[in-house]
This record gives sequence, structure tokens and C-alpha cells, in this order.
Amino acid sequence: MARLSYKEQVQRVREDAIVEAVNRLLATKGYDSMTVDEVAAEAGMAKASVYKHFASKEDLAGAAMVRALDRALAFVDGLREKADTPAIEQLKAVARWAMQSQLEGEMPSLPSQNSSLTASLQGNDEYMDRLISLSNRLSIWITQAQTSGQLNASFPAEMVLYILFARACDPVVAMMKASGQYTVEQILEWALTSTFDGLAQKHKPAV
Amino acid sequence: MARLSYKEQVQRVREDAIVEAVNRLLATKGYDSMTVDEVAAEAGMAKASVYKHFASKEDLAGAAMVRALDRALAFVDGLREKADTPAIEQLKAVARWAMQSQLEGEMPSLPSQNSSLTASLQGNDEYMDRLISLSNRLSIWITQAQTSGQLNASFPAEMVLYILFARACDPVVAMMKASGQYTVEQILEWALTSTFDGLAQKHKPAV
DNA sequence: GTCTATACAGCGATAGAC
DNA sequence: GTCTATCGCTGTATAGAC
Repeated sequence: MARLSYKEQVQRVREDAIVEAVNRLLATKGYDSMTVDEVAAEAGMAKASVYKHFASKEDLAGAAMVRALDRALAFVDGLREKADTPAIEQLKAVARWAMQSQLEGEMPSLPSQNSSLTASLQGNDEYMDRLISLSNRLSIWITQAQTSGQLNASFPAEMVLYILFARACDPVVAMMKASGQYTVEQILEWALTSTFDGLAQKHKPAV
Repeated sequence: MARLSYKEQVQRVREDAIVEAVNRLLATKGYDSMTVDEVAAEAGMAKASVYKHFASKEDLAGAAMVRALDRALAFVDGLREKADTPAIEQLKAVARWAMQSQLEGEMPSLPSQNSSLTASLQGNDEYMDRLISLSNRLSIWITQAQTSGQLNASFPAEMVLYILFARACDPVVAMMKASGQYTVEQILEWALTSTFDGLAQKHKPAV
């Protein structure tokens, strides 16, 4: 990749500011409540300037999701370097990281159900590439954990994948945190236990 | 309760039509995407007429949620008549009913996180009464199941309750149905298994 | 109470000066 | 590229006739 000119660097910095603002707002208010005026204000520029960088509000959400998926892929790739760790432990580590990111307000969340945004994202190549990459890497671990008896093999691997994605955005952890009675570490431990006990092989064969 | 006059009956019927329309739209599009124009069209009347019955869009959602909670309470009360059924089985039955209702498009769903709607609902007495009633009845079963070793007693009962509510709206079952590869019965079975295995006591004492 | 017509506000997106 | 100012649309809510 060629070295960036000063102008390009400035542009990059400003785009970063925009995407970070979108990330924060998606994590706190959600897509529908977020307005482009707010994004501009948080990023410290005028709304028209935001639209010079991104064509639409949907593109803004797409860029934030791309960045979030990149963070997830980087985390997963870090884990893959420890090749001797059991697949189930790798999956738990990913789930813990995702839940923790959500609790710390770093994970943008989208309406899981029917939104015009869903269709837009499925046409976003950058987003889809990363989503598929992440799914593929997780699916490998899922299959390994199922064949080695660590995960209940009667569940479709596809469902296990859905569950992992869903638990990363599970409102339960946020509600537990909001109750103010428990530490984050304790909440994460409970959430991981209930999730992975539910996916585990019921009567484990001796390994 | 006094007998209703003809006029009151007509009013009741029209309000029912409105609430049913809201219920359908909340189940399919969600609160933010739903417009009062759509509600009026589905209910077969003009928008201004809708506003004669309900003061605001938030009130519409509140009324639909009250009705949904009433359905849930009726189902729970039906179960309570079989007093000899183990508490864990009662909880499973409720979860199954809720998931099935969701899959059939009968369960209105709200944005679980930060919305102006959340605050509005917490000020809605009719809604809060029913929510508390339902929570209380479920909590009794949860405590029973924990003391009898059917549920993992190291989880706060509060968290188990949150998980049950969350799984009733779990996007996973909808995604599995959308994939078109599985029967509804199979999906429900898997979802219940993974949920309740995750909540179960790990090393069950002989009962 | 129901309708048609309209007021009013918020927001996505853009024009045009600099 | 950035700004101010504005367009155009959508959607909540209401006025006023019947």
C-alpha cells in the first residue's frame, strides 16, 4: 500500500472520528434513534461534511459494523495462534470478549429484526466479506468441538453459530449490569456458563 | 361488572381491532417502523379515529403489550391448575408457548434496549401491574426449581427470569425458521434444550 | 365518534458560497 | 472539503365539519 499524502491522512482521521461517533451512538441509542446530526456533532463537524464521506445513514452503520467485525476478526486471529487450545475454549474466549465489549459500550448493535438496514447491509460487500470470514472461522471451531464431544452434536452447527452471535448482543447481560448488584466479571461468568452448559454434550463420554 | 351498552360494545370492538392491528405490526415490523397510518389502515378506520381511542403511539404499544401479558398470564394460570407438575416443567411449558407465539407472529416485540418507549412503558400502570404479576408467578417456580435441584442454584433467580423473558424474544428461533430447513417443532425442541440445559444443575444429586 | 384536511416537527439529504 | 441554509418527505398529532 502506498504511503498516504498529508491530505489523505487528514481525511482518514476525520473518517475515523465519524465512524467512532457512529459506533458509540449505535451502542447506546441504536440505529433508529441515532440521527446524522448527532453523528456530526459527536464527530465535531457539520452534517454536510459527514455526507461528503458517506453517502447515506445506512452506509454509516455499515462502516461501523465493518470496523466492529474487523476487531472481532483480529481477536479471533490472535486466538488462532495458540493452536493447541481446545476449540471449545476458543469459542468461550470469543463469546467472553464480545459480551465484555457490549457491556463496555464498544459494540454497535443493530435491530436484529426486520429493518431496511438489514437489506442494505446484505448488499454491502465489505460487510458481507467480513461476516462470512468470521462465520467461517467460528464454524471450524464449532465443528471441531462437536466432533470431539465438547459441544452437543445433535444441534445444527448453524444454530450454534446463531446462538453465539445472539449471545454477544444478549440484553440479559446489560440488564444484569443495570441492576447494579453484580460485578462485570461475575455477570460474564454466569452468562458464559449458562450459554455453554446449554450447548454442551449432555452425557460426556470419557475423553 | 355492569353490562355494556350497545355503544360501549361497538367501541370495544373497534378498540380490539386497533390493538390487534398493533399486535400484528409490532410482531412483524417492530415499534419504530410501525406508523399510526398503518395501524389505522389495518384496523379499517381513519388515523384521527385511532387517536380518539389512544392518546399516542406509545399508548398503542402499551395496549398491545398489556394484551400480550394478559395472554401470558392466562396461560400461566392454566398451568397452575396442575399443581403436581414439577416447577421446571411448568417453566419449560411457558417458554415453549412464548417461543411458539413468537414464531407464529402473535407476540409483539419491542426494542429491548434504549428507546423512549421503555420509559413510557415503565410509567404505564396497567402494563407494570401485569409485568410484575407475571414475574412473581414465574419467580415462584424458579425458586422451587432451584431448591429442588432442577435449576442451577448458583444463578441469581433474577437472572433466570431475565433469561426466560429474553429467550421468548430470541432472534435465534426466527433465524432458524427463516432458513427453512427445519420444522417448527424441531426448532422449539432445540431452543428449549439449549436454554434449559444451560440453566440446569450441572451435577444433579439423586432426586 | 368518524371522517378529511392540515398543522407542526424531525430528519435525511443537498445546494451553493467560501 | 467544510460550512450555513434549506429542501422535501415522512410521520405524529390535531382542527373542524358532519
